[in-house]
Amino acid sequence: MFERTGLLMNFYTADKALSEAADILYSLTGEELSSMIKFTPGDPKGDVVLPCFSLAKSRKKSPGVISGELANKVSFGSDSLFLKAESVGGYLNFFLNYEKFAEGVVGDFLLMKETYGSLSLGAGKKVVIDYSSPNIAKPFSIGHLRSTNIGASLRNILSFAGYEVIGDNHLGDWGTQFGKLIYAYINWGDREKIEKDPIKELLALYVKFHDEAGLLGDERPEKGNELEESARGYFKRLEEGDPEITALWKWIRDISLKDFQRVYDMLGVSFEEILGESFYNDKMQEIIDLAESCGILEKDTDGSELVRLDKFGIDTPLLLRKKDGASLYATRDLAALLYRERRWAPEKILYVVGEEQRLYFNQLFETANLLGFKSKCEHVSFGLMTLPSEGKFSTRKGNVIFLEDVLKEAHDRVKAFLDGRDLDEEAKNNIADAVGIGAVKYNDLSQNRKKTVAFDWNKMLAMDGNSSPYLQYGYSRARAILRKANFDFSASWNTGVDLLDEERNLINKLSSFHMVVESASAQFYPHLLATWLFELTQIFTAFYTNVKVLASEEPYRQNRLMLIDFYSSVVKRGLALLGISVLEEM
RNA sequence: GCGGUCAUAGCUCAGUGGAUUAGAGCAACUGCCUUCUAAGCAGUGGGUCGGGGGUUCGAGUCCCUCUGGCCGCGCCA
Repeated sequence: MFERTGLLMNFYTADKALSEAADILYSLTGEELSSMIKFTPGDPKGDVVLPCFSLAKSRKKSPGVISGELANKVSFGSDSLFLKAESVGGYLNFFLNYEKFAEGVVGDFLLMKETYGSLSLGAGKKVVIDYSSPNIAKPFSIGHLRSTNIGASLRNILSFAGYEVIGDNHLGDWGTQFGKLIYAYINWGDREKIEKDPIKELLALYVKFHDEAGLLGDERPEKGNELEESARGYFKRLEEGDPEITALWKWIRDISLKDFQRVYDMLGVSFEEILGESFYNDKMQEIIDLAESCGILEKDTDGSELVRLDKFGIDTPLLLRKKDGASLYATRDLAALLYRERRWAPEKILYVVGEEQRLYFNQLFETANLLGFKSKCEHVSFGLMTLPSEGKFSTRKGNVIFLEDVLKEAHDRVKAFLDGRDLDEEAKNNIADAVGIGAVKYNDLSQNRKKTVAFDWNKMLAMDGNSSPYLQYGYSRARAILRKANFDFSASWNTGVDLLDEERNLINKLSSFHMVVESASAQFYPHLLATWLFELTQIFTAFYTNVKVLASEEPYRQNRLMLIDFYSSVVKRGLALLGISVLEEM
């Protein structure tokens, strides 16, 4: 399973004494054993444990008897990874032979260096990740942070796990919203003002439209609102290629895109492709035709066309064409799916989109099935970010927090923190960027994506405790030692040297890097990695505090420096997977 | 109304296929900078894991139910 890294796992499967005993007594293979065994660092009863409870049922013996029998049968030689095994109430506890273990884990790092922890899990498999996907002409708000962050991080993690990843920014640059905007621009717009501050002016127009149309209240007005009708009319004209409307659309798209790029640059987020919805305008008829030929397209009495999904337990049909013939979100998504299949034939397509669109994606995926698409699609959902006072953000109402403003605020707060430090301006700005933006990202990525998040300045910009600065600080401290020691990065590990608890803990944790990469990439949960990195750094910091490395004697000194190099390399890589950069000094 | 999702310490959250004594961070309190960066470390207090049933030798974790929050439910994306 872990081909090159994960030596620890290999040791488990390869440990002869244990697998022989398990084979003789219970016909268990090494692989089965290695999947049952668990790491319990810090537990005085053992370093590794094999719970025998699941065996109890199939083997019809009590867990205690099984662990006892195994403990009696197994005897470890001097070359084994384990020293001894003890049976405690259904658990078989193992004590590691740390000399061997450390040699193996560090040896693995020396072999792999900066690729330590990478997997070949996804070798030969392609994954398309659809993330960020902001709407053109609307501000890049704090609400887009989650999709952008989570998606970008999954792109890195999956790539590290061996997948070929295509990050695709599916820009919302098509649809009725443009009809609204064009209506607003024609009636109330001022080109010069827009060129000066595009996003804010366009937002003002967008809000004015909804205000004039009476759409700002919680109650939706009765159907057939005049303004909305004319907005749909403008979109229809856009879709039909009306040159005047198209020129207007293109202008709005270009100036917005430039604005977005600024934010992406600040975030350090990039994509393999930026194919907006408009890209699929000439590819939608094929979807309609396909749906028709599959016999699933139904014409409603008012002329709209839809797919019914009742038999899948979804009583809301999926609309593919409006009554005026214009396309919808779903039409374009299906066209995008077809395009992606043809171009990349991906194993999987991930849609990093808010939880509130669950129903929609269920509809979309069922329809895609009916149309015969092969890719496995998955909605990687996340909870909404809300405002503590007003609840949901609403672009229509104009109560948005610009992501750019949050990032600037983050920068400024760090800068203020650095006040009085003996650093030049450039150094301060570098630190403020890495730490400020890192804090914002980490705050988002360190919790389970499914939870809703209430926007909170202080929490988002936290600088201590479980936060990005804490991790970056750990890295900087580690690097400071290596610098002062003039550490030879090609040095080798001294075997036969006894280890302190602090060193063992660090080795324990570092040995499990690939495991967290695996679970984060399998479940699309960046927070597993974030949490692990925090725990790793806590362990490193304890080591840092208690063990004076520069002052220690050889051969301890060289081994300790090597562990520091190991730690800093892993934390640097781990943070990079979260899209967070490190600093040599802070 | 129907469907989805969440509920763990005062606050914000971890808790990976059930398994040895439920963990962090923040906040509060007590200590620690002449020794590799105090954005740090050590310690103290703080939890009937929303309520109630069930499955199991064993449930924060699985099932049912109730309560509460958030989200969604055809021409928006």
